Parts: sequence; structure tokens; C-alpha cells
Amino acid sequence: MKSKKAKTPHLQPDAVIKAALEILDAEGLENVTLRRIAAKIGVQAPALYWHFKNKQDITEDMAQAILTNAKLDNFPPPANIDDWPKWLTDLMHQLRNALIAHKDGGRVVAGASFGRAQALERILFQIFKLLKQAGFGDLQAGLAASTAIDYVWGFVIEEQAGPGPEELMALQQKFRTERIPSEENTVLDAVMEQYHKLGNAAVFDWGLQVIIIGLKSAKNTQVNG
Amino acid sequence: MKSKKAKTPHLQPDAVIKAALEILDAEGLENVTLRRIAAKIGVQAPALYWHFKNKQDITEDMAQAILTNAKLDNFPPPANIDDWPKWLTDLMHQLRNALIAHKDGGRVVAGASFGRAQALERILFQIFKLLKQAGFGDLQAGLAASTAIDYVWGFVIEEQAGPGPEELMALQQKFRTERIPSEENTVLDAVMEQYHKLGNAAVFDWGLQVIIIGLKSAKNTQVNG
DNA sequence: ACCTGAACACCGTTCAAGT
DNA sequence: ACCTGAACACCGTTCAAGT
Repeated sequence: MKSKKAKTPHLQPDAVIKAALEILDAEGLENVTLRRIAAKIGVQAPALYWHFKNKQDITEDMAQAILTNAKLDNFPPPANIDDWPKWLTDLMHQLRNALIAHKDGGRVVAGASFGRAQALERILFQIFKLLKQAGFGDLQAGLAASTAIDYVWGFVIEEQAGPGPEELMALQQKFRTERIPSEENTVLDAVMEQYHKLGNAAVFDWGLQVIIIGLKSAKNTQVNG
Repeated sequence: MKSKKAKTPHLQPDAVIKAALEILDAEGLENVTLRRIAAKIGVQAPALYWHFKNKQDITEDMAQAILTNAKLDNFPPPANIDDWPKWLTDLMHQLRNALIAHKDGGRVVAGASFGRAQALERILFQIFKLLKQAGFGDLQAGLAASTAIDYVWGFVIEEQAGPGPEELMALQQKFRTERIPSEENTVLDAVMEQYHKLGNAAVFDWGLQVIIIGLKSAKNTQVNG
């Protein structure tokens, strides 16, 4: 009698990625090692080499998982094509959310080459298609899509790699003595204060809207190499 | 008789950073190890710990060097304040140039926390000041500066970490079978072709101009948290 | 004050050997 | 087919010891 699923017959690749993401969230990227992953699923490190080519291969799958879990693919298009700004806004917020959902998510995806490229290409392709419908030229649609994605990318990397509270403290102390005009100094401090009140999502959205406004008037502009 | 500079009296911190950057350019970030750096300047690895707290400390200095060597500080302001768009354009191009001047430059600077934050803060402060002169509100000037910087950041990371020629090949092959509508497929391919003809600098500039156009109309808009 | 030698705990990876 | 045990070359880092 063959009992199906007797005792989890073999090591599932999905379980490996799941364990890796759990370690990532709990302890950060530098603790995602093959030995830690293996230990988490009750196996020895070399066992992973049966299912994955190497660590890079695992990283690729982690990146895919991070970008795939948020349903960025087949993002529901707007009823009215003229609402593409809102559609793009929502999609880019979703992309950011996917990246910040995991600790060091930006760095993980940045570390993946093939997996990142593939996932980002799909998103880019979606934006490309919709912007063309909205009246963008071929090249402009492609450029617009990558511009928006690059912005998200940079924002998240900065957001996650940015100085923690303790580093901010040290920074401020160094600047107190260094920075030239103390009047403007306090003005910038006040702005930083505002930043915190707004929250990252709002700051992110401000820049995103700037880009979208710019895109509206760049729909069919000439591109000069 | 004290001969000055007899035989390079002691190990100079600058020489360490210089050696590190040389290894970086020649062999990439993963080969920048303490032992390799030490070997390059004819010393043993533990010797570095006399001059630097740890490897992170060296990374911070590398980031500083990368961002400082390009003269991003005290970037000459425009004769006419209304020319702030060109000024900002030039500054951002210079920032990109500084980052891509070294192999993996983006990742090095991303890996630095204190050093990056300090250098970027200075650039941000400069932009902040000039945009205020150009009539931006306090908060808008700050948001505008960080938006522009984030874009540069994302573009360069993508530019440097992006798939190399061999990965692009594999990507295309995978997409040939996967991607849904082959008509649109070829359109996107044509766009990618255009990208190459334009070159990275032109693609970068297109997105940058989009942002600047958006900034012009966001000078004094309300910010909603 | 500045550097070496030797060691420690930890990597990713390989490979013969087990089942 | 799938996994272990042991080893290899390499990390960053510490520290006693040399000069």
C-alpha cells in the first residue's frame, strides 16, 4: 500500500525558498547562508546543491518570489484608458510594497540578475502596452516605463539601506559642526521633520506624481540621442 | 639627520582606499577583500585594523572617495536662477558619471551607510538651496531633490547590475516561448534595439527631463500626506 | 606606535560515500 | 535519486607577540 505524502518524501525547492525568506525577514540578508537555510529545514548544507545550482540560484528564486507574490502581473487595467496615471500610480505603489514587504527586499532583488530582469521585464512590458494604448509612441512608452521603475528602485534601495536611527544621530552631530550656514541648516532640519510626518509612502507618491506629470507632456516628444 | 619621507614611513589610509578602488575596478566588488587589499600594498591583512575599525569602515571611505572625486560639491550655480533645470541636469549627470566611473560603483556606495548618507546629504542640500532660490517651497525643494537623486540611484543600480550580454541572451530565449503576443513582442524588441542606439546617457537624460518637467509644475503644489 | 603570525568562527562549494 | 561527512579554499576578525 502506497501511502501518499508519507513523511514529506523529498526536500521541496519551495520549502527552501520559504525558509530563506523567513531568515531574511527575521535576521537580514547577511544571515541568509546555506547552512542556516539547511538547518531550518532539517538538512545538511550540501543537500541544497541537489536542488539548486548554487547560492546565486537560490537568490534568483527569492527575488522571483518577492516580486511574484505581489500580484504585479496582469494588473487590472483601467476602465477608461485616460486613467492611466492612476493605474500607473497604483502599480508602482504595489511594486514598492512588494519590495519593502521583506527586510532587505531591495538588496535581494538587486542581487538577482536573471530573476530580477525577468520579473521587471514583465512589469515593463505591461506598462509599455498600456501606455501605447494611451497614445504614447513606441520608444516613449518604453522609456516612460523604465523611468518609473528606476525611480521606484532607487527610492526603495535608499529607503531600506538608509541610515537607521542611530546613524542619523551620528550624521546630525557631524553636520552640526561641519555644515556651513546654520540658518539654512535649521530649515533643512525642519524639512526632515516634515518628512517623518508625511511618511515614506507619501514622499514616494510625491516623486511618482512628478514623474507622471512629466510623462503626460512627454508622450510624443522627440528623443535626442 | 632626519630625512623626510625616508621610505614611506607608515601605511597611509589613502593608499589603502586607492588600492581597494584599483581592485574594485579591475576585478569587481567581490574581490575587494582585506587580504587582497593588504597584499596590494605589501602588508598583512590584520595591519589594516590599525587604521580602520573594520571592513565596513573601509567601504565607507571608498564610497566617500567615489562621490568626492567628482566635484559634486560646490557645483557652480547658474548665472540666471531660471536656468535651474540645466543646472540640475548637469549635476545629476555628474552624479551618475561619478557612480559609473568605477565598476560596481553603485553597489559600493549602496553598501556604505554613513559615508553615502553624508555625501548624498551634501548634494541634496545643494539642490535644496538652489531650488528654494528658484521659488520652490521648503518642503517641495526637499522632495524635489530627493526625487531626482532617487532616480539617478535607481538608474545606475539597474545600469550596473543589469543583465550582461550573456544573460540578455538567455532572457530573450526564455521569453520567446513564454511571452504571450508575439506581435507586441517584436515591437518591444524593436524598442530595445533603439535603446542601444541611443546609449545609456541619452536614456538616462530622457527620464531626467521628465522629472524636471514635472518639477516645474510641482514647485508649489500642496503635499498631501 | 605599528605590524606580523597564528588562530577562530564562519563562508560557499566539491566530492566521495552512504542509503 | 537524494542526502551526509569531511574536506578545501577562502572570508572577516581577534590577539598575543614582535619591533
